[in-house]
Amino acid sequence: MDLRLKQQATAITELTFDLLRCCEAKEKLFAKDHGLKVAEFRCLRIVEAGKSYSVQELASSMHLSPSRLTRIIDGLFAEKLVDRVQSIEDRRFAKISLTNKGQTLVGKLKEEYADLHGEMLKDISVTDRDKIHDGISLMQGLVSTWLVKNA
Amino acid sequence: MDLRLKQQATAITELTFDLLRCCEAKEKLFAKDHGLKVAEFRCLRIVEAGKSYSVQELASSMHLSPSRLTRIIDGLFAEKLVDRVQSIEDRRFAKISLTNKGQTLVGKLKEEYADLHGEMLKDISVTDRDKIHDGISLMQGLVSTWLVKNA
DNA sequence: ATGGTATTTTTGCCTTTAGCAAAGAAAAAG
DNA sequence: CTTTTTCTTTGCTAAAGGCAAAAATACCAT
Repeated sequence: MDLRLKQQATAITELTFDLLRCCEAKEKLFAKDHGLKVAEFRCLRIVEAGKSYSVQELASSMHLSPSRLTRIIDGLFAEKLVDRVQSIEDRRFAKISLTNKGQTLVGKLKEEYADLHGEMLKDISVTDRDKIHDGISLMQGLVSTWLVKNA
Repeated sequence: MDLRLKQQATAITELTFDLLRCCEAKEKLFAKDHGLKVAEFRCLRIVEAGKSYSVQELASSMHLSPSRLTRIIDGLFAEKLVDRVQSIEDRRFAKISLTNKGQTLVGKLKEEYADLHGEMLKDISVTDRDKIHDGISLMQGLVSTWLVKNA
């Protein structure tokens, strides 16, 4: 095995690990500040206004089990942030979508979460921001592909 | 607020979010394959052979509470992967260090976890690997700094 | 010395996160 | 019209994690 690859892999392993810990802490703080459980925030973050989703769709895009999603949706439903209706075409499917209240909240959430990142990024150069974007984008693609093959 | 910054922040927010989900799934798989709980793997991953750590040190570098660390260490201790002795200079402190068995395991763990990343990285160019390295390194620094100020 | 305060870790208790396996409900296949 | 498959939910359990109080020790005053 290529020595250079090994060195790079080791360094990236370490960095990714540290980044992960920090980002989890960041998410936890943000969710708490907005009165949400982390799982709820993560779920709301991926649903777009106007669209509707099956439990499965949400589960797989969050890398969680369907049963876990049922509970998360229970919570959001109880807070009237999402609607849950049976699909008419195939009544096995649930159609999960944002309520008006949910849409308002999600809009605010996305806005403020992006602002939080804007705050972190504001003192570095546009070039460095692009480096972050490109690096993370590449890595995300790799891990995502790896997961599909190995999970 | 700068429009360019806002766009970049939004994109990076999204990418980081996705990367986080994927990396968590990756860690979970890896830990499971090695018969470890995720928390145990995460803890072992940061202790170096020969060094000793207080509960606090481990807690803060893992962004967890000391009480949580006590439990994680309980588990590792039960499996004879770490030693836990009272510090002689200040007997309030615990000194956590790897046993021989622990050192062997951690060595293997680090090696294999780096190999896993090597596997992901092997088909892209050296330049792209450097981009990943630099991007994640920058981001890690930013989030880390942000956390210190805001937590 | 000794009583009070601060620090470090542990313990008890609770919440949150998560999955598995079985049950329910509906569609599709035979 | 039964059997099989698919999607979601429910019951149960485990893992992850924090808070507050307790326990043990160190550090200070006086």
